[in-house]
Amino acid sequence: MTQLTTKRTSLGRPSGRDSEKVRRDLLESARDHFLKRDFKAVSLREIASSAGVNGAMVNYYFGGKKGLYLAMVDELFESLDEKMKSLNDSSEFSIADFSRSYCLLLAENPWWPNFVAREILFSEGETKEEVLQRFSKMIAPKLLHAIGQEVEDGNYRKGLNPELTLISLMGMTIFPFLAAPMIERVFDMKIDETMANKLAEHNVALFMNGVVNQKQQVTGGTAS
Amino acid sequence: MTQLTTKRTSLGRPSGRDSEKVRRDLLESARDHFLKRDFKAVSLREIASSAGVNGAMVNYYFGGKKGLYLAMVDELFESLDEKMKSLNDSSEFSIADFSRSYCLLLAENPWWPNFVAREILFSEGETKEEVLQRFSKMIAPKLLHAIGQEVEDGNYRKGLNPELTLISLMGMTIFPFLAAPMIERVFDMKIDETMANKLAEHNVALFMNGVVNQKQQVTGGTAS
DNA sequence: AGATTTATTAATTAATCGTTTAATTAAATA
DNA sequence: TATTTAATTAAACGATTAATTAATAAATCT
Repeated sequence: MTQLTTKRTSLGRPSGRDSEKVRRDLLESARDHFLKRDFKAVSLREIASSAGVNGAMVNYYFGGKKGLYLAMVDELFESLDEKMKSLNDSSEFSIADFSRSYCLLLAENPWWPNFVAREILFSEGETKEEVLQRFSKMIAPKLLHAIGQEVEDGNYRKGLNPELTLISLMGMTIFPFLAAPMIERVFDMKIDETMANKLAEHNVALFMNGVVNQKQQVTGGTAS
Repeated sequence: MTQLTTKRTSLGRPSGRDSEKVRRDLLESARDHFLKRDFKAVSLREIASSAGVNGAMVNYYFGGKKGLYLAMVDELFESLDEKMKSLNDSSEFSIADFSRSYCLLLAENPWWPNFVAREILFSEGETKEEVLQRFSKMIAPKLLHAIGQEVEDGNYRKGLNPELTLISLMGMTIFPFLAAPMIERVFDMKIDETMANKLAEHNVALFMNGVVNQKQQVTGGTAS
């Protein structure tokens, strides 16, 4: 018989197997596991088993668990970089535009904030450093520059600190996705694409004009 | 002479030791470790060693690692419950007031959002459910009611959804503390109590009036 | 005083982890 | 065809983990 399906427990080099595919399978399996659980919590054998190969292959292809992990992170950030780039290509962009687009990007990739949060907040050692660097260099400078520009142009109210404003905007944008499990429970809603659209518009409106009903000119109760 | 023992590894029950103190020491050590690192990442021996006792004591007092962990969680939430209660006791409160107080509460307990996030994002099984429930029931309803009231009173602009507004406010408030490691790096600032004060005022101002420079905006007490 | 209970540690156990090695076989090369 | 190289697995290794056990001694009780 020829090899119809991959023969299970055969020792030695299998016949007609694409080694590049094994590589990709391992990466994919690693992503599936690492996006859901911690580095420590995922075992090498688990990943390899999901990819249908022996655990030793991780060492063979990636030099170890950490190597596989970093390769996966690289791949992740590349794909994100592309998406971010296409997002920024609209040459004239306002903060509001960005917030809107970013919100949709998050809706498409709900794993992102979770992963980054996990990496930055709880991971130890080099992985944390690397992820932190790549993440911060990807978004913050552009946003900071953009917001600085708008302040310079006099579009923004006096008394607002550009940096703090940016942090608040990030919080408004990212938090709903980060805390999705809680929010979906507490408010009985699903953070899907439709909701992301709603959120984006709502955030922009809130960010621009605040909550106070201008006609009333009420700022009462909050003066300190 | 027989009394003088250079024997440091004293087996058996030590003399004049308060067992309740050992319990508390273990809990404290567990908190110190678990708030910084993952459940899996922290070893039993590590905790016990920090508390100055043998690892077996964890089993003796708490039935195991998980038992100690859950006991610690319980303790944490009790202390939080108290703090939240005292915070809510100010009978007439506006959203802005709450945001401000909450911000300071976070500054005093920077471990809180991290811990909750970790629990919600990565914990598996029962702990996640419990933490989620306790957390969500602790804050959200009151805030939601308060914000609904203000909308009803016509203080807030039309077109703003109370729930989404609340989510945004939570994001603005919590995110800076949650993402402190990243923010401190990217913006070269320290999220301490001073910064928390600044943040609180800034958030309130932004939340109330937004960023747009309106011609004749009479802002409240946050003008600097 | 003697027996029992309580508190503690060292030593052991069983599991699991990432990694390494050796065996094995297909594919490539000479 | 004969030899080497590449790819794969099973098995073993060493480290580390939580948990258990046995030894031990202070405290407490009778």
